[in-house]
Amino acid sequence: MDSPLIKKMEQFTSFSNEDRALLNRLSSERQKQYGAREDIIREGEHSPDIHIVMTGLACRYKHLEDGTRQIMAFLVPGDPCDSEIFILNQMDHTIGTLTPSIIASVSGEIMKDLLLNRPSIALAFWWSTLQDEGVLRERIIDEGRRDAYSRIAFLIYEVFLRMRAFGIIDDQRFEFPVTQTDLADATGLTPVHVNRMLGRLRQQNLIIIDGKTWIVCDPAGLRKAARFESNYLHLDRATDQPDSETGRRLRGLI
Amino acid sequence: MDSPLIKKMEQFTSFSNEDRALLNRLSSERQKQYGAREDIIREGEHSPDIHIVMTGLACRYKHLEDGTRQIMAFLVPGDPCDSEIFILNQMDHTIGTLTPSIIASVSGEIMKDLLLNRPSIALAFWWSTLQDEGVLRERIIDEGRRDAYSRIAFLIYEVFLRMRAFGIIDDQRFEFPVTQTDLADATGLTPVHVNRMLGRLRQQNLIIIDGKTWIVCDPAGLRKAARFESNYLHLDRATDQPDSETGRRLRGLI
DNA sequence: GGCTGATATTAATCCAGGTTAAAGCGTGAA
DNA sequence: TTCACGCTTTAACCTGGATTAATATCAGCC
Repeated sequence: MDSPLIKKMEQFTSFSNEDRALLNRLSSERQKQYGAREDIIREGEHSPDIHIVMTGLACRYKHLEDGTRQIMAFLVPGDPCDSEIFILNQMDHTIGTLTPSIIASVSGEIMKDLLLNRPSIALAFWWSTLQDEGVLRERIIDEGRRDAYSRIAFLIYEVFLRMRAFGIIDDQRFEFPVTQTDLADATGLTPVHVNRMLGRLRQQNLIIIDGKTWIVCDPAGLRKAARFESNYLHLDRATDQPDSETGRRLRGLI
Repeated sequence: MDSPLIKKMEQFTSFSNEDRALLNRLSSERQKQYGAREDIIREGEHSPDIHIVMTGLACRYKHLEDGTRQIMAFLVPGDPCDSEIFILNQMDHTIGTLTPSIIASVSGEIMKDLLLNRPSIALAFWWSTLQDEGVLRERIIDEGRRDAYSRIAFLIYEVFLRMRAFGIIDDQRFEFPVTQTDLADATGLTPVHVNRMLGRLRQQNLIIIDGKTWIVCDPAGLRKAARFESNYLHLDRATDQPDSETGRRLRGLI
């Protein structure tokens, strides 16, 4: 069974058996179970290891002086949390779990060595980093130009899509155990207004929220509400290949 | 005379003479003069080359369906515009100049080769990419949690700092020939409101705008208005070294 | 069962920033 | 010198989302 890391990276590339075995071994050697809402690495800290989400849901966030919190990205299985740490001296934000999660640790020294000496692994991490950048840029547009309604719709659609791309889900139903306060922290809105917008999305029959289970009943409608355009995810290599797994999973969604 | 690219990268690392000569040669071989407000590479396009700003001022932006524009980052001399292009198939945003600029082209194939085979160059580009990511994350916080006044102050302070770090300027005066509409596109505000906020910053004697020349008369005050924290720029390696050029230039500012 | 604390919902009020429009100002072309 | 065009400034008014607060719902626990 391949590690989530490999499943993620293979959206973009394909590894030799040797690389695959290496990455599988590295990401399974040291794993740790975290509870919900625990920090994995904090702003200002350095770590000799990099961390990768294996199961669960985590996020990048920052606490501001005024007590508010900004969630900058959600991390799903396969996502590296802090591949910057082997280069930069310290984290400029915190990584924390939202739900109980299993997180793998890989030595930064080993990572660095792989990135400098294993071209196909280096390329995969470059792609992942550049995709992250694309997601960040899209979020800037999101906050700068979309209204609250589209913003919430966008966030839900993006998480839905990434879970589909990764193969965590195969239909329209997924576990997304976040509070409305979390969504507010991620969108820059207030919890009260998030609630109003979720109400509207439900009223339009775009989504159903049943506790921690979310259902996107009308993906096309949600996508429209979100004003979603997909090229920033750079999944084209995956979806262009007619026989690709990821392509099949995302058919009609991007 | 070192290429701006090297000056930028040496904020983080130091190159061997051989690497330095190589980068100098590559970035001087093919240069092109652009006028103000010309596109260098557009969303959706692919290019065999990557581009680097040598002089002038450029930005990353995206035009949205509704006719608005979002500027996602300003690019100053030394900044690579599109190091993603040698990995990703197409740009997910446009790069364009704001002022007349000289842009260098470097073959993507050569870049790729350097990144996979020259560790110190690869590390420098990793650092640059990760710094860009930090800047993007900071902008998300900016838009999510700062009010219009801080946002404008922040933008000005960041550009000021990057120009100082790079050595384009040595005092408080810099050329920043953008219109208030550009600033609105960069902050997600309206031009009218940008104007109001600039008025306030002037009233507080934090800045003076004299045509295309901007003067930060009170860096500490502007920094405070911006609620600026600097760790996301990851200039610590540069500023920690007591004899560093960059350190000297940024003394008291970060 | 009833108690407690966290979350979701709803409503009433307020304000930062948007919208629209009109008036200044500067520069360069004719 | 005048005109035209693009940018800046100011003012009047409006609205999306914030704020505050009260109420409802639910899960875990005694």
